[in-house]
Amino acid sequence: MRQRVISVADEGPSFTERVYTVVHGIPAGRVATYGQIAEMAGRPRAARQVGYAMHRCPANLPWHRVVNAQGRLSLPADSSSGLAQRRLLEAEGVVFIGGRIDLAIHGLGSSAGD
DNA sequence: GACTTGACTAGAC
DNA sequence: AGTCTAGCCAAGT
Repeated sequence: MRQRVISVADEGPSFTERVYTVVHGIPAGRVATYGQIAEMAGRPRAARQVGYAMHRCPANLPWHRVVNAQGRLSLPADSSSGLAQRRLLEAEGVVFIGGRIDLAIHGLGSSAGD
């Protein structure tokens, strides 16, 4: 019977949990898109779920390094979190051009910025 | 187990 | 460049 004995070890960390690990692995001064993170977490199409995971905003998680594919913050610019995110990114050396981030510079894999 | 929701993305208009 | 639609996936109810 392939009834798969349910065990905690078999369950493993949920996708969201893995997202936290990936996001936490983003070096300062760089940003990653939801799709990028989703892909690193093992679900290339679960970009939405990444945002959902960020919504939880767990402590010690550099959620501010997560931006959308356009290099812009997905949070409302007038929200406290939105302002905080931009402030944190600028504090890490991220440059905002026209209100958006150049993923070609700060995106993962980019040597620039180091 | 089906329905709803959401910090997404890419394509079309 | 801005807006709308469709596809996507996981978590919560």
